[in-house]
Amino acid sequence: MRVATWNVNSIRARSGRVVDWLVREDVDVLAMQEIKCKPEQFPLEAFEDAGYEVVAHGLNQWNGVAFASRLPMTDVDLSFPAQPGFLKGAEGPDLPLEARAIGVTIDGIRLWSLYVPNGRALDDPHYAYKLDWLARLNEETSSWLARHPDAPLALMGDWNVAPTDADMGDPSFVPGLSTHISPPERAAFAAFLDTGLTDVVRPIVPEGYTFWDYKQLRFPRNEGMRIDFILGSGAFADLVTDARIHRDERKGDAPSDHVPVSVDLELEGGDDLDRPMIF
DNA sequence: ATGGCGAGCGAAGCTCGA
Repeated sequence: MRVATWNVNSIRARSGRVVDWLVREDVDVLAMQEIKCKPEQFPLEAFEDAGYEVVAHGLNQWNGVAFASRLPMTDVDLSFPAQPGFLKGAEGPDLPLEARAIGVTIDGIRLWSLYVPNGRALDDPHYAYKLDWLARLNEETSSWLARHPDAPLALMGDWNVAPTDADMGDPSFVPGLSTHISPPERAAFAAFLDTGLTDVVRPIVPEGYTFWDYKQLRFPRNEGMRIDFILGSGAFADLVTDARIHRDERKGDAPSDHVPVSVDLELEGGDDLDRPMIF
């Protein structure tokens, strides 16, 4: 089974490219971020004509997450427990949740498509929101894994954190002044590793960015950032046989500023749509 | 000094992203 994550930067502006890529790369499951639309605005037909079911969570033109899958999806969640909300100018609990998380179960594997808040600036309320969001997500993940210690689980998406210096190639991000590289953000990301998740792509693809800003020739100069990750539980990591960062998807007409990241899973027993029977 | 790009909304110029 091939599973991928992609911040598509508006699915309505990108449905052709995304579906073409799914078919061409024989992807079974795609976690999307920044669909930038409500479910009723999602270009369903293009996906269904290609053989994919879609579940989408979007409230307005901002954020929005979704899954497209060739396999049945169950247990759809549109937020994680204790997910923080945000409202401009407001503080405290019970703020409205943004459309930044969707969870599904596919073939016994628990998958999340996550769009971590950007943070904007170190002194912006969005920065505290980002750190809180990551801390709450990690608490929930830890709790879930305690209840399901042997379950395959993956947190996939746009984390808006460059965990190491090698993941930051954009010279406009300055240590001490910029988000994505601040010690608290990196600590919040590293905490997921302490919880028992691992970056299942990095061992297979040790180098490469997943995002390049549209501005200032960032892609031709390869001044990008690695901020899109697939973090898997032990049981998930054991299934991974390959991984890729699809850098070419930043090329050509009307690309997203992010590229897809995919992993291949070897499932026990009943896989597989595409593996030849060998006797 | 400072934007460049691209999207949504809505019909100009904001807001947002990273």
